[in-house]
Amino acid sequence: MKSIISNINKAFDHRIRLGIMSVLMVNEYADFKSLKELLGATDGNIASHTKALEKQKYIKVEKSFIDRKPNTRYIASEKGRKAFQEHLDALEKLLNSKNDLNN
Amino acid sequence: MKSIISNINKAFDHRIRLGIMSVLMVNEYADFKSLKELLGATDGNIASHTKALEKQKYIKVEKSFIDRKPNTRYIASEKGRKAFQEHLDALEKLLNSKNDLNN
DNA sequence: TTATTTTACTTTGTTTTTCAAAGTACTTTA
DNA sequence: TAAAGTACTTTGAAAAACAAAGTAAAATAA
Repeated sequence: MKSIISNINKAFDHRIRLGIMSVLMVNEYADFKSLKELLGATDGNIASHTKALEKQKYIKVEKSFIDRKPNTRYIASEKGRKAFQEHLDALEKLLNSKNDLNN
Repeated sequence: MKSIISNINKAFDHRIRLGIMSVLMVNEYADFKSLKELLGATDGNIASHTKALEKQKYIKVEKSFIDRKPNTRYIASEKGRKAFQEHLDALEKLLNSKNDLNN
């Protein structure tokens, strides 16, 4: 039997990654510093969680120089958008359907 | 500044714990086996995640014997219900508000 | 000019968490 | 009475999370 949580995506199980994706769903892109400030996370934290999402190809990373300073932009990929939407749908289903034991 | 994820509860950051709580929100109680089957998790998995929720006093555990067999029932505590509801509210806020970088 | 601080990350190593396999203590079935 | 099953718990290895330290270039101060 398919379990009630089988469509919940492990990649989004963490609040920082959830936050990153949710920011990238509504913004075309976000840079390192913005994510860090928005999420109240440490540098290392943002680095490792974005790396994890990048590894899954859920976000793309664009490195450039802005005002002669390095700048890293994160962008949700199509794959990422789709996966995140499916995750949200699964979440909604889990939470809104009453998961009654006597079905 | 309060970050957009600061009200997301770390205790519910994991899909198995999320599943346990969501089941316990709509059912008065659930036993070990039911949780295990509903969530498609291993024994050790259910044991450690329920223990984590118990440690936070989000669920209560009642041990008894049913048909001479040991039976463990898990029940959401008032504290747990409240915490979970707040978590859901935070989730909704995170996902539905557009977290625009240009606010 | 040179030193110091700041910015924007990345790397590192420890701590914490997750996980499933193995263990325990029975009960049931053969 | 032995073997198999049930209902968990314990364990220890593997993975993930974390923040501190590191790096490199730029900006600012001396």
